[in-house]
Amino acid sequence: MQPRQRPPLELVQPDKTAPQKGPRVTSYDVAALAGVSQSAVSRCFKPGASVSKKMRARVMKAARALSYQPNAIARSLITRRSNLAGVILSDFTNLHYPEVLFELNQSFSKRGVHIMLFTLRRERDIDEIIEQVFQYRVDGVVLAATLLPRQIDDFERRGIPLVCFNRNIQDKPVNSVCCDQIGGERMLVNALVNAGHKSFGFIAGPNDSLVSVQRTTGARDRLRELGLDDIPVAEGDYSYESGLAGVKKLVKHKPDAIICANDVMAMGCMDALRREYHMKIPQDISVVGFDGVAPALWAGYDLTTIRQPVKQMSEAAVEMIMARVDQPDMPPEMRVFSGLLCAGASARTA
Amino acid sequence: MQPRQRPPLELVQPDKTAPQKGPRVTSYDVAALAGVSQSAVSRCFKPGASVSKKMRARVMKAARALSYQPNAIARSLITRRSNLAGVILSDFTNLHYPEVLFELNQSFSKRGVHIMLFTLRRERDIDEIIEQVFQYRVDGVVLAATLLPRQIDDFERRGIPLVCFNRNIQDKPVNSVCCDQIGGERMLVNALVNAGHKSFGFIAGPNDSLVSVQRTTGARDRLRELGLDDIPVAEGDYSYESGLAGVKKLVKHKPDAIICANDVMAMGCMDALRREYHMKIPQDISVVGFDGVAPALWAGYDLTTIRQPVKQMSEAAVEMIMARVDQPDMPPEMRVFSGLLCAGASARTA
DNA sequence: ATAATTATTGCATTCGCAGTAAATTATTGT
DNA sequence: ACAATAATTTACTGCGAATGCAATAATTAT
Repeated sequence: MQPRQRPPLELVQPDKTAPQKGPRVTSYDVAALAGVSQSAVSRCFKPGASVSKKMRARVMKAARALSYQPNAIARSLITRRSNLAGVILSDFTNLHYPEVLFELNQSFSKRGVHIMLFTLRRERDIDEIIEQVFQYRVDGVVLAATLLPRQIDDFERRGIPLVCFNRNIQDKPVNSVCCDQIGGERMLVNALVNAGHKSFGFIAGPNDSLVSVQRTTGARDRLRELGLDDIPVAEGDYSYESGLAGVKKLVKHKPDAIICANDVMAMGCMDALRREYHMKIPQDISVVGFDGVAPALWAGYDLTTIRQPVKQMSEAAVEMIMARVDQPDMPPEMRVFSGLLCAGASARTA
Repeated sequence: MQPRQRPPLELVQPDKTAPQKGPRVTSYDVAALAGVSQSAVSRCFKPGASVSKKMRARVMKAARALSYQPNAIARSLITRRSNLAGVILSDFTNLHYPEVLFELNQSFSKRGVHIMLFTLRRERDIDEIIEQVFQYRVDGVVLAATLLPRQIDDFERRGIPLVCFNRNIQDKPVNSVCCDQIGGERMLVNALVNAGHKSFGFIAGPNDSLVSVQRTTGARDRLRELGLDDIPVAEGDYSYESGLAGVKKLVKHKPDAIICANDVMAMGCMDALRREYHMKIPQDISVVGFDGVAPALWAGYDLTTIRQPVKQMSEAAVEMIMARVDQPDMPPEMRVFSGLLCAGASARTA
């Protein structure tokens, strides 16, 4: 019996380059094929570079022949621009955020910037997420989640433009794009009071959500000005279910109008009122929300709400980031957009 | 008169590093502070590397002092793994896709992979988008948009794992994760017919959408088997509005059940039936959808539909990609998940 | 204690492209 | 036609981290 014989090494590992995922075409390959230097290839892919027509044609032909695509990663390393923007979202179940994400993506991609998406499972994961964002050397970050002053400092220290979406930090200048929550709520309250509503109830968001606090106090303050006090509040979490639950807590106060901190809860609220309490909306009770998400505007709910100008807000956020990429010393800025009152059939309004 | 004198170079350009956005901390800086080599720093950040406890402690301390974060871009360049996955979506207004995106993100991030989001404004932008995806050297791509065989070849040639989400290409093997559209529709039809429905109507998606074709023919074939023929079809585009419009075209046929190719159209359909035709659902007419998006399951619609197991499908897609990153020669695979029949109050079912 | 191992660490190189200065070529003026 | 100038092109370096290999230190065996 022969001793175990190892086959020739070449057969043991036929491919030495383990991660051989297709031929890796680089600018050198293109240069070789076109018979020019690598830098020429590089310049052909840089818009506005000084390249003769002949050269460009030759290079592009070679590039096409090899299906060459410049490596954005390598480019980022040297240019120090990743053309990547981080978008950090916490609450994906709130239908509002997909809309924001979509619009942000539109605005960024117009400028050749791509989105890296980060979602927070729990709010306290934010530190970990921020680390990851930094590791990818994104050019900027749009954040729709609560942030601590310390974290803002991190962004500043690293010189990464940050724009908060509908959030603010107290006592800390930071770029932000917001919808005028208070103004919006005042519009809603005015419309409701003018139509004769007398007894109100709130379904708020979480107490640690600044947006919710602003919306709730915005409405409360206006009601107070109009002589209405001590409005009962049910705390929710922006979800449909918490809208349902909120109604349970509020019905005993016999409100004739319920103001919800967002549309999704308002829809839950409407469904509970109709199904469980057999109330007619808006005859027996009015419901208003905030955001203007698509399903809320459909005939089924036809919610009276404040529609956030998501498109403009997203565009503004992107503008602010890009401006600060080019000009890192721009001071923090806050841009507040007014929402649009959408009077639907969910509330009697004047 | 003296000749023009250039001031010392140092004063002309006080900061040589023009895009000075914060101090750029590299592994060399950390190495210097810790008094070790750069490679040591690198190894400290690589899990499972051979580093002594002492060394790790020293390096980590220095890293913390400088708030050093390894540069994922540089790492990607040399490791040839970007830990980036491309997700290409075409139809963001369909509420189903944000759910998919969210779940994909969950699954990817569990594996340390981040999502780059690409959305198609028009379906024909896909070529351009694919180029961009390639430029970033993503490790894999999940695609929920129609694709041509040629484009599949591109992925193959470059060795980039691709998984199609709810799409297939005829005559071309490709990785895909699908919900069993046909099986789902058959379940719906069976339930409707068993409950005594006799006259049907379809609101389909676009004719060039394979998903729509599968769903519509799935339902149609089953109806035929049960002796029901010539079902009127209204072509829609998956939007709420097209659900509304579809009803207009179908009412003249007096259907007692409308089968919609997705939930969003089904909700439009329900709203049109109720508001414009004052029909009672499900007493006068039944409506069923497909997808199982959140608002469709709320009490307001309580739609009878097939819920796609989005979580499992996303997890499967991610698994398939990661498997092929490690093992590029894995053959294409198709994974088909059954949907879950959710019997709501929008349809009389047996 | 000394050789033989084994565990750590450092050196040098590489990833793919962009920018810089120097070299080359094309264009223009006279 | 020839210098002067402008337009291209090239060679070379470096972005920041990972890694094979050699050097060294720490352990273990003998």
